[in-house]
Amino acid sequence: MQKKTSHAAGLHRASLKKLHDLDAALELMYYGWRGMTLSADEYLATLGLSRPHHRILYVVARQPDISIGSLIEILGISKQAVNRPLGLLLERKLLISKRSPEQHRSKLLRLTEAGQRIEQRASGYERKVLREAFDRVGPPGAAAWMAVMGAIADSN
Amino acid sequence: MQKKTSHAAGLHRASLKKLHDLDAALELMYYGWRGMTLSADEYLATLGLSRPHHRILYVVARQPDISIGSLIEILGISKQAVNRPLGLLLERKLLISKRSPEQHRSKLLRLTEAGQRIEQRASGYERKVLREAFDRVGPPGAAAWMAVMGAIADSN
DNA sequence: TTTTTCATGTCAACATAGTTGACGTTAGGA
DNA sequence: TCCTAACGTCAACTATGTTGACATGAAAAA
Repeated sequence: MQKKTSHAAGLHRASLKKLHDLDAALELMYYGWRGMTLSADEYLATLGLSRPHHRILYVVARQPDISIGSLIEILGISKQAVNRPLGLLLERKLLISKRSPEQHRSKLLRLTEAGQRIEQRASGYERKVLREAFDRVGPPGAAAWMAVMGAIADSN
Repeated sequence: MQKKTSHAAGLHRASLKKLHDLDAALELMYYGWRGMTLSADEYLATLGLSRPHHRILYVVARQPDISIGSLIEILGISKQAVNRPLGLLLERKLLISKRSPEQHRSKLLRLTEAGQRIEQRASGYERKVLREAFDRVGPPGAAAWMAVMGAIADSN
């Protein structure tokens, strides 16, 4: 049996020599992303679900009766990549797809109550992390964070 | 041929109904991460490399003569997962491993000049995105961003 | 009306990044 | 010396994504 290096050893944030003044910020982005998603991912894993499933649930929760095509556009992955996680969610009845009789061309997705519960809880873990961090710096800090992230997000 | 939905359709940030006040922040984290890594990933792809290769190069650049074991601990993935990308980097001579004659138990990793160039450039794309965002909000905003990200990163 | 076009969704094959398990080798402590 | 544990490698598997091929239904053009 392997003892110490077998499992994902805990993040180990810090301790790297900084070659540039922005290295610290760069690493913060990495560990921040991990920090936000960690507890949600652990919860999802207990249900046999993971990040892609959550992303689908998140979007459908906020846009009921969305078509698969629009879902794909928002997620930014190929329709084939959506297919398997989507299939699992349908099979587990966390969401349902109906075709409206007259718009037979696309399927409309909607969360079931079970799906809503899971989405709520998983996203709740992520929001909790954000809320605590925001509380620690106060509203001006939170606003600054949003401004920086907006600038980064729009940089492409 | 597929027309519109075949490739990763561009992010589409926004436009989702917000169910909670922190939903916007949550989405910003997602798109921020994408925004920061996008151009670096595109550059790496032209070389047949990707994110895991870059992470290895990044760490080794900042800790020359690191052992594989320590590398694993910092990256937070299993040693087996490191094995393949590491092998490619060695094969391409972007880094070299030497065993010191007396410490025969572990290999020491170090970047070659070619490896340094690629690491510089890839990380440079990421820093550029951060720098531009920081410039837009000024030093206090940047400091606030760092504070929030630090709190998030340490939340586990 | 018939034909063509195209968005839509599904299936199959493949690539990549991660996991666990098994194992050989080396170093160091009892 | 011998036993244990760290180190690293190889093989097999899972999951998330990719492209390609294709069936189907709606709508537009002929």
